Amino acid sequence: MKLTKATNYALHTMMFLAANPPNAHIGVAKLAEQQDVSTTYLSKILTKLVKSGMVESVSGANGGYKLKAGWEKLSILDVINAIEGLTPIFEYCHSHNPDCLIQKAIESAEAKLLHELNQTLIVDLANKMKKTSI
Amino acid sequence: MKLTKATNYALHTMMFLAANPPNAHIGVAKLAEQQDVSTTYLSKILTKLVKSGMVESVSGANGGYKLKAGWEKLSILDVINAIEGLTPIFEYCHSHNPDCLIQKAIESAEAKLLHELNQTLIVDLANKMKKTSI
DNA sequence: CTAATTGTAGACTTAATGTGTCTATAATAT
DNA sequence: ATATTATAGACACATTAAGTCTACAATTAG
Repeated sequence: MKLTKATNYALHTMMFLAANPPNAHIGVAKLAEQQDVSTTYLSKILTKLVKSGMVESVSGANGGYKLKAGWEKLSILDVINAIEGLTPIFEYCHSHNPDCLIQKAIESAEAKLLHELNQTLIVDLANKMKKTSI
Repeated sequence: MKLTKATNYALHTMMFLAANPPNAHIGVAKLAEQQDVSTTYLSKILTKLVKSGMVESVSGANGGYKLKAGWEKLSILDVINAIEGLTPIFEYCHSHNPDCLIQKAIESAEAKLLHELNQTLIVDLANKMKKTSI
């Protein structure tokens, strides 16, 4: 697990899409403006979300992005993995000694982290946000 | 929390020192050889361990490093923090919105990770390793 | 059909940082 | 004194995140 600014943009983008009326498309220009990031950079991130099957895109006038059916099951971890890929936080022992106890201890702790992030659903956060702000 | 190769070297160094007879000093040359890393680079890491109060150093012939009294209470997290400092894995919202729910969810998950790493003591791993290898 | 709108793709640049080297200096034992 | 060992800091290299730019494909409006 790894976290970069790109994932931050991705997570907030998912929130904005979840807050939008379903079946309404929203363009990258608006999404970028809300997050104070360039449209070109956010485009690359959105394309990853599309390719991972979480978001749908439509070209042309009045096109844009919307969440794909079934998105209510998506967790924070799903979004992170879509952007960053599956990268362990600690991977320096594998070549030297695959049974390294340090490695195992850290992997076990990381598993707890992943479990937590996988239980936090986008839809739950989005619902909470409706009562406050993003 | 962040993890780099430097922390990997630090953790393994702590293990080697723990495996050594107490009150015996071991030089950076030997520690570096065991981990296949340069002495100069490992020196910098050892200096951080000394400054954080986990390790003692003695200059001169037959000098070297040994664990400082009380080391049995040290956890994996203590070593990580000594090398990396206290760095949250996610810190992109603070300026924009300190109440960001995404931020809070990730911080909460990270807390679980830190708790686990703080409960894993160096001495426990070292004892286990005596029965296997490092 | 044409033109405007919107997403996709990829090369490229820049900035930050982890990793490591090199040299000089300080401290200690023989 | 001299050899040994740790400390300090400047320096260089490699990787990668972050962001820009340009060209192209897809779709809608008129």
